[in-house]
Amino acid sequence: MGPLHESSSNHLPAAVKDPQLVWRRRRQLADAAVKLFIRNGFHKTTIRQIAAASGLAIGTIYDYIRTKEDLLYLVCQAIHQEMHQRLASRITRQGVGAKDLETAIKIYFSVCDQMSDYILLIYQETKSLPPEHKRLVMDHELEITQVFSDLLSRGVNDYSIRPLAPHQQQLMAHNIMVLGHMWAFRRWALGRLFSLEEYTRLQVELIMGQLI
Amino acid sequence: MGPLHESSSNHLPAAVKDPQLVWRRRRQLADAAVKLFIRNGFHKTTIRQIAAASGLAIGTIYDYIRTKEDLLYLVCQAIHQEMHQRLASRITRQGVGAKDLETAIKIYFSVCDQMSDYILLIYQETKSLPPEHKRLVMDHELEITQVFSDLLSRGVNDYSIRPLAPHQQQLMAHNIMVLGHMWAFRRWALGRLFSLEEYTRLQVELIMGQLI
DNA sequence: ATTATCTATAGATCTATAGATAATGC
DNA sequence: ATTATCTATAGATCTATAGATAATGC
Repeated sequence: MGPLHESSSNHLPAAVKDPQLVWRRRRQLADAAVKLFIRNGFHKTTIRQIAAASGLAIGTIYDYIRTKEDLLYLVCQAIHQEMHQRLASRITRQGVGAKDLETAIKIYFSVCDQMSDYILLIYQETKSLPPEHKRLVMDHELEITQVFSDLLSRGVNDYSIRPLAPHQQQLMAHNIMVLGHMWAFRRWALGRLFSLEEYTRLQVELIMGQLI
Repeated sequence: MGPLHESSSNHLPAAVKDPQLVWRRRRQLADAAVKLFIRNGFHKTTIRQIAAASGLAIGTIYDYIRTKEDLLYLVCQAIHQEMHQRLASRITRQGVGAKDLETAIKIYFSVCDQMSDYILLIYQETKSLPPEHKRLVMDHELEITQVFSDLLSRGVNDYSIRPLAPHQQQLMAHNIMVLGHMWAFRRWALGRLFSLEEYTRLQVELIMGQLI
């Protein structure tokens, strides 16, 4: 087909015109690719395998992406989006700040548990993205971190959380993020010591202890 | 040359007999490989590049390893060894438990700072090791974690740290490990907020607050 | 005519090995 | 004779593209 045009979504050019079709095919590709990337890693996964798993021909794939790295970016994007959505859709912002934060952490840890393979993939393969796309993935990571930062603000404002300097607040938000990821990337050790419930209870206890 | 014999060190067979030579050449290979792996990633680094950087011919390399993955294992081993040694050689076990732990954490964070490229490499490429070697890398990770677990024990025994259930103690040790790594793998965000010194001060404050 | 899809393959690698060569010690 | 090292390459891939084919709408 013709050259790729800087038209459409996902920060990626496509040769196909119909935006809805682009969207559908890219989801189809990402769904097939993510499974293969998780099982075999990005570099050991071939375009042929992705073609077979997605049901699209090799040539067709290259009407929707320019390079294999573009496909990795689609996958990272989909993971962060799913992660963000599962978190945002389940947290509450009604009650006492400290309590809402505690609930949010519990929900977040359970999402990390369910999505641990995906989290691992992000940790392992983000480095293979071209710089601009790596940057966009980091931006999305910060957006999720901001969810916790906002909850901390609310708690400080309604006095259910002790006063925090802006730096302290940001650090706490990052710590919460990483303690969730930790359950994913250190499961080989933590899984022998704790169930998800025990892990969550202990970590929430430690975190809330720092905030009250 | 002939086949490889299950003789020597590093859990890896070599075709060369002289154990001292094996040791020297493998160090030479690991030193060359680690730089390339950090810069270009494991999969994008070729044996040819490692040959050029190490000064050994391609054929010679294969008298010291069986596969490229063996080389990755040598690199991971060297990193953990360096890490463990830098930590163990600088911590003290003389004074009050809580104070020794605090000092150890500060030393550990500074080692994480100096070795962040190496820590990142372990996070990103351990997955490419064959299962037995992956297991050995995890074992070494646990050995370092044990350093903190031991320091916690000492502090609990001399009453400078509050009583901790065994599970709590192990979790704290893992948390300390991960908060150090976090400075490496989240530097892109944390480095904009904190210097290493500020980061260390705030995290030590939070951790010690949980222990007293 | 235009859009989307497919088949076939060019062109570029890359790992690991075979077998020759050089160096060392009996 | 044995040990260590080197050169040259077999054999196996893999990504991305060129150009043909099928489907859709004027």
